Amino acid sequence: MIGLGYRSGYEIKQAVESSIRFFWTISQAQIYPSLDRLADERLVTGRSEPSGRRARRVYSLTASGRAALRAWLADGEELPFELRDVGLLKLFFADALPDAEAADLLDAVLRRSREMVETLRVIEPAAREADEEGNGYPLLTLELGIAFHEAMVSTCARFAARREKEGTGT
Amino acid sequence: MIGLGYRSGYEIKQAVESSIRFFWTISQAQIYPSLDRLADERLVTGRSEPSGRRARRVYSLTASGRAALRAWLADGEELPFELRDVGLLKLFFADALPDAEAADLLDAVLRRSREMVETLRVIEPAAREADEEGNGYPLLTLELGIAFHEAMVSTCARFAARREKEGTGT
DNA sequence: GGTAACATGTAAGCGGTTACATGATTAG
DNA sequence: CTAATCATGTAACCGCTTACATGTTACC
Repeated sequence: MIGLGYRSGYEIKQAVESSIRFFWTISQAQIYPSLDRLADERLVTGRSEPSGRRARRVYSLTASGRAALRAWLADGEELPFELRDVGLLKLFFADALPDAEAADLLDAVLRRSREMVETLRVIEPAAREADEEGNGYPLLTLELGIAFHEAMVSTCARFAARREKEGTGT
Repeated sequence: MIGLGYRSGYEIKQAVESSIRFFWTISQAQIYPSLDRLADERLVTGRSEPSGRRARRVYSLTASGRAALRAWLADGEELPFELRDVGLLKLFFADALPDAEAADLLDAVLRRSREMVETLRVIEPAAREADEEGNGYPLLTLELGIAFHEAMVSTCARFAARREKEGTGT
């Protein structure tokens, strides 16, 4: 994030929330110790840059920091897909529930993805701008998020429709 | 899982790996203490059922365990979507990489989803069987996984094609 | 004058993982 | 005979979260 121009801990946290939060999160408490550690390893350098009397510390990547970033991005490590989602977990076990309550759960999962799509569409203009400035991958990951959740929505909707038809039939 | 008929810790672990691992995982070390805790709370009961001289402890849900399961499934808690994926994280920052290496990363993410689709298709017959026996939601979550990864594949492929065309153009 | 946003920090604790450890049984 | 599978257990540790704590500046 520092490499993309986000300078302070506070800014980094905001950038995370408005860009990669679809597939990664960090807590505020995690940021400042991490920045300290990176500075110890000379991967970033920080200097104090208060705005008025308000304390503020801004960081930039060192040459070795940028190299480490590239090395990590291209290290060829396995990328095991690991999703941890209570919504889908509950849905898996929904047969243990009376039909009406299972339908509510399904609906909650569907609405959630619908909302995610809307949220992501809001970020889209910013991502398109970044794309024009030579940063095309944020737009790709955004499109990935949208495609993902649209697939969820249509699959849930199809299932719900099927269930409803069966329900009416009996 | 016990409610679905998986009786021992070992069986539960296997069931997780072959069904919900697309959106949830547990480690082997987590299972036995969890089972102890659930037994303390009278949500499950365990009894020893060795096969020959091989130690084996099987569990079943108590009435209050089944009630607790249903209560949890229908508790109406928010279901915040939280995905944590190194693949997408790396992809987001791929602009920091030379074009060829970025393309490799994209390809790795694409292949990963392609493999996931194949893996999930293998489970499909089992899920269809469960569906016929009145457990339809496992099949839904499976379809969700397939739809999800197919969307990833097509979105990545589209992006790669676009990039390649541009690359040839210059 | 008050709320929201800016900005940084720490202590305590928890959920979960990795790694280690052991032994029985089945299939080739 | 030996590798894979069945089966259970624990110790050490770590990344991360929640909650707490503090002060500044901008805006209505």
